[in-house]
Amino acid sequence: MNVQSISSSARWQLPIRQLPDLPESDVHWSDFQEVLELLQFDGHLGQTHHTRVFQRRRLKAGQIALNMGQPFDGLYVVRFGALKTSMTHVDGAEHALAFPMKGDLIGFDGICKNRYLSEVVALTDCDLIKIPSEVLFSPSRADDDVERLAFWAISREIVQEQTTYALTHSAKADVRVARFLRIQSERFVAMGYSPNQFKLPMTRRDIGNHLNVTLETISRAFSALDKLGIISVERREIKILSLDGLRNFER
Amino acid sequence: MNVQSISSSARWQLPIRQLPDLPESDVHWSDFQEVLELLQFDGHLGQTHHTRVFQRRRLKAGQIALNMGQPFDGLYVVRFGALKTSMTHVDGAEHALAFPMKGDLIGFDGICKNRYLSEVVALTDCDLIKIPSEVLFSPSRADDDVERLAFWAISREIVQEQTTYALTHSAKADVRVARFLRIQSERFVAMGYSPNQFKLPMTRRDIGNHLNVTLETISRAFSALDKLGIISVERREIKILSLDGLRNFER
DNA sequence: CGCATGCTTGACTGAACTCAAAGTCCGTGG
DNA sequence: CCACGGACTTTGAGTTCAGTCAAGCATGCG
Repeated sequence: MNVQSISSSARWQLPIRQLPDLPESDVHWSDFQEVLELLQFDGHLGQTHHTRVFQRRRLKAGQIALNMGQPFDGLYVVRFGALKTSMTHVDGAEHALAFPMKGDLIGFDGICKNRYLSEVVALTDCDLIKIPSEVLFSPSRADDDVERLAFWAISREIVQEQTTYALTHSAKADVRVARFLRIQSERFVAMGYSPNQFKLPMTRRDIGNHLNVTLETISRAFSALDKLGIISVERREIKILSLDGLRNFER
Repeated sequence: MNVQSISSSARWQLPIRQLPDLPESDVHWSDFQEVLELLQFDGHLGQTHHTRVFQRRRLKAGQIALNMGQPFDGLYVVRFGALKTSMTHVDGAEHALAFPMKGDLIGFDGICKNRYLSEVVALTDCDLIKIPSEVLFSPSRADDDVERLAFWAISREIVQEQTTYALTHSAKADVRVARFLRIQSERFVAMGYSPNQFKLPMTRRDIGNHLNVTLETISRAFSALDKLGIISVERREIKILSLDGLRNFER
């Protein structure tokens, strides 16, 4: 097996898992409208007025948002921060499925079997909005729009998943890295940030586990793209000097 | 780029695409109960009596079920036969996402953007059951159960997708092939067939595009597993001689 | 200040890709 | 019905790319 793919943060996350919940006074709420905006929903809904509010959940960097196998209790929308969803194999090898950020949906793999099938860990401090399963599967007509929204969001996540799935296919390692950076850039744009400069929230090892290459290969690919003048790398701080160069490199 | 990954059947599929629909007399229907059984739905639904029926669609081997980019018009459940869903990149490289068979759902990547994002082609003669988008998004309360069922089935497909996604990660080529065969075996069991003997509906190239290795590597891995006495390969006819041996080989 | 984690780079090795050739199966048309 | 051709498969030989092992530096936290 691949020793390197063992979760880099497994050791120091353990004590943090037992962190107590925040005190009552720190509980905040988000309304339906904010969820719509976060998800950038562009479809059509039945009702015009929504009174439903959703509880938020704040996480510190390194904290586990959802454990693998834990009973399904709802979907979460990222309000801010970055996370990592991953599956750990029996042999300890980790597979990083995605890196959810603002506006992304979390927990949708838990609906089918009524337990979450992947682990979700906060890479930075995070704020999540919880859409509880009671609301999701409510018999009340008032919650139909919530269900429909979730339906739409899940389909969107599937597409996202397929895109990143394709990312790791049929290409040399440095091409995968170039694609990864391009997609990261596009995601930052979608969140309203700069496409040309951003800070990666994940380690080289995480990226490697995501693209199915080793962390050394990621590092070398970054250095190579830097030498070509396409990007500038300073630890996790990435500047894209030529987006066209990056795109050309992808084939 | 990888010339080998160009769809092997691209040439002779073209004329078949224009096949006319079957005559009216050949149109058949399936009721809600049959769909439930095919999907092996084990959740809870509100209503007890369903009158909704769904039109079937028959395909010949090689025919395209759904084109990439085509407007979304519904979900499909496989009644019998085997298909391949794939995405073709700009450079002509094909990525085989999945091989849907009896009881699997097709077309769920089309909901988000209202057009299908992958191509689906029949590998054998097929029979599909169509759940039209009108029913899926019907404002009628009578169709709530259809929507709920689709919701559940999509979540199941996500899990399936993540499983096969993990399949291609962090393992040597022959281990991937062993995993692939084990999963195929399990799927045949779920469909009520033998776990130890089955005929693969797809080519070596298709498997390669799915596992992200070349067709030669697939062929060599099959030969290696055959030599080890774990399986017996005769073209597409697979006999699993030792399921334990196959499992042990996976690590 | 010290240590753990993360990152970079180099040298070597091995697994998978590429190219090539030959055999097998199957559908089609004569 | 049989012959042909194309697609599919197998196997071999050489090459390349990424993994492995190792060493050293940077960073940030306690």
